[in-house]
Amino acid sequence: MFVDAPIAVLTDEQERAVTHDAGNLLIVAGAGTGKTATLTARLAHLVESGVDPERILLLTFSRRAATELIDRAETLIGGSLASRCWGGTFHAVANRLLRRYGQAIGIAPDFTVLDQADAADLLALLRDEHDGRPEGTRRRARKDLLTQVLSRVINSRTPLSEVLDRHYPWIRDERDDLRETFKAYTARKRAHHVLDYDDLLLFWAALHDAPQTQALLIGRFEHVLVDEYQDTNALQADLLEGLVGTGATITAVGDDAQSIYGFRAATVRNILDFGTRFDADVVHLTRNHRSTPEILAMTNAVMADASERHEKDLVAVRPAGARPELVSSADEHRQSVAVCERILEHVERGTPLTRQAVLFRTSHHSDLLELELSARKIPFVKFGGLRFLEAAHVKDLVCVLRLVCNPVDELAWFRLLQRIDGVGPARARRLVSHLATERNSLAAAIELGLLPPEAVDGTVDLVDAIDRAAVPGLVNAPAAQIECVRTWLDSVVGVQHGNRDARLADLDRLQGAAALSPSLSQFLTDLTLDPPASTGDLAGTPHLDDDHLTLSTIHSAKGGEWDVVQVIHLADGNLPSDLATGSPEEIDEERRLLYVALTRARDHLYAHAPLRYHHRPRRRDDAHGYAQISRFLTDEVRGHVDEVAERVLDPRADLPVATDAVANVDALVSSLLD
DNA sequence: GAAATCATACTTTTT
DNA sequence: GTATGATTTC
Repeated sequence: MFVDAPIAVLTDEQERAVTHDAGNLLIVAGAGTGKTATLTARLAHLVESGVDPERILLLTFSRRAATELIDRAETLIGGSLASRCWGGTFHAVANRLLRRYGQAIGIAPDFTVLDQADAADLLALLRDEHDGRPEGTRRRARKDLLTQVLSRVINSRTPLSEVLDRHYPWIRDERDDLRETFKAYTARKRAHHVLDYDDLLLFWAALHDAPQTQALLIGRFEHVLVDEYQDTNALQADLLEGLVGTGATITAVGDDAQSIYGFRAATVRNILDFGTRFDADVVHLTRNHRSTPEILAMTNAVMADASERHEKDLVAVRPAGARPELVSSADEHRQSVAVCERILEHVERGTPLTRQAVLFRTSHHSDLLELELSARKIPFVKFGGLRFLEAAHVKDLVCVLRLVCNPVDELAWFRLLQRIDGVGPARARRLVSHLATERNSLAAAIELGLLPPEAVDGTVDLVDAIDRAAVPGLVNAPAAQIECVRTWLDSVVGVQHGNRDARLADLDRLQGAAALSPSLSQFLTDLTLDPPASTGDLAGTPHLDDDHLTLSTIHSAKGGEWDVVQVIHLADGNLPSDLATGSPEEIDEERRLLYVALTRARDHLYAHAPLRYHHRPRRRDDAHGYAQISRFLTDEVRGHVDEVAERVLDPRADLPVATDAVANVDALVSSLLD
C-alpha cells in the first residue's frame, strides 16, 4: 500500500531535518514532501551516530506505520539494529510501559484493556444501576455517546460541562447523571484492574508524574520521534512533555493542513504551539516529490479557500503530467462503472492494481462499487470502516476468551449469559455479581434459583467450555483454546442476527490468526490495541501476494500514496458530510479531508461526482436525490481540472417509468364519460 | 423478569 | 434503512 520509492538523495531541507542535533525539532512536512523518507533517514542517522536503538521511541498512528518505518530504516543502515527500538501507537506503547512499570503506581501488570464497545456497555450497565429508571419518560443519551463524551473530556482536558456545551448541547441537562455514571465507571474499572483506551494514556502520564517511576524512566528514551503530530490531542502533548522531563529529545513530524481527527479531540494547536512549548527548531518541507504539477495545482486550489491559513503552497518538482479529471456521472451506479473502466484502462496501460486506490469519506460509500468490482472480478482489499471486532459473533468469541484468561470478567459474563435462552439483563446481572464474588460456584447459583430451569444446560455447557480451555496445558496454544470453546460458541452464533455461515467463517479466520500469537492474553490485547485494519488482514498472506486494488476511507488512507487515485462521492452531503457541517471548524476539517484524499495521487487523479442518488435523498426539499457537487470544487478549483461528463445528462431519463400512468388517465377519462 | 412490539433519534471518521 | 431505548405483553 505504501509504495513511495525512497528518495535516494535527500534535498537540502530534508538533510537539515535528518541531521538536526540541537534539541527538540518540529518538521512541518506538507503532503508528499518525503516525510516518511526523512523520518526514516533520521532514525537511521540517530542509530549510526551511536544512539542505542533501545532508547529510541517511535510514536505512530498505527503499528503498521511503525513497523514500516523501522523496516525501511533497517534497509538503510543494514543489520537488525533498528528492530530493537520501540514503536507503535501511543496506546500500544502505554500498554507496554504499564505492564512493565505500572506496578509502582498501583496498576497490576495483568490488567485487561477495554475497547470502546466494552466501555459503552459498562457505562450503560452502571447508569442503569445508578439512577435505576429515571422519572418521566425522558429519553437518555445512548451509550455510545457516553464514551464519546467522557473520552473527549479526558483527551482534551476540558471540564464536562464545557464539553457538553460545546459539543453535545442536547444532553446538557443530563450532566449530573453523567457525572455520577462516570464516577461509578472509574471506580469500577479500578476495582477490577481494567483500563480503557484513555486510561492507558492517563496512567502513562502518571508514570511521569510519580517521583518513583519518573526516576525509573529517566534516560529510558533518548529520542522520541512522533509521526502525524497534527492528529494528536492535548493529553498526548502532555505525554511528550513528560518524556522531555525524563530527558528525551522530541522530533515531531506533521502537517497542519492534514489534520483530520478533530472528532477524536485532536487539535491543531499541538503543532502550532510545538515550537514555543518545546523550545524547538522548526524545519519546513515544501517541495512535493509525489504528485505531478497538475495535481498539485488542483490540491493547492482546494486549500486556498480554507478559512484558516496554512503554510504556503507546495512546490512541484516532478515533470508535467496529466490534468486531474472531474468526472460527473448520472448516478451512483454509473459512477461505479466509470471507476471500474478507469481502473481497467490503467491496468492495460501498465499500472497494476496495487498501485491504484479508490478513496471515500465513509465506509459505506463503497458499497455499490464493491458489487461492481466483484462482478468484474477485480480483486480489492478494503481499509477502514466497520470493524471486525464490532460484529456480534466476534465480540462473543472475544468474551469467551476473556473468561478463559480471567474468570471474573464481569462484562464478559454479562454479555454471554444473555446469549442463553431464558436469561436477560436482570438475571444476567444477578448471576454476574454471584459469580464474581464466589468463584466457580455455578452449582450454588443454580441451587439459589438464579437460573430458570431451561437455562441451566446452556450455562453448564458454557462454563465447561471455558474450563476445558483454561487447563494449564493449553496456556500457550491459543488456537487450541479457541477450539475448546467453539462448540458452545457455534451453537449460539447467528441465532440472533442470522448469516450463520459467514460468521462461522470469520471465527475460523480469527482462530487462524490466534495460532500466530504466543498466548491467548497477548492475542486479546493485540486485538484491542491493534485491530485488523482491512478485510484482508486476517485472511492470511496469500491474499496479499495477489494484485489487488485498495479501497479505503480517507482517514485510513493517511500516509499512503498511489499512482492512480480516484475519489468518489464528491457531492455535498457526502463530502462534506452533512453530519459535519455544524460549524465552520467542522467544514474546514472536511476540506482538509478532501485535501488529504487528493494529495495521495502521484500520476493520475480522478474526482467523481454522481449527480443523482436513488437510494437516499439527502434532504427533504431534495426529494428526488439531485446532488450538489461538493462545495469544495469551486470554479477556481475546476479551472485546474478537465471536466468529463460520463454520459450526456438528462437525469430525468433515468426516472423509473410509471407504466400504468397512461392507463390510469384513460381509465379516469372513461369513468368520467360514463 | 424475559421476550415481543413500538417509537424515535440518529446515521462518520479510530486508538 | 437501523439500532437503541421505552413500553407493552406474556
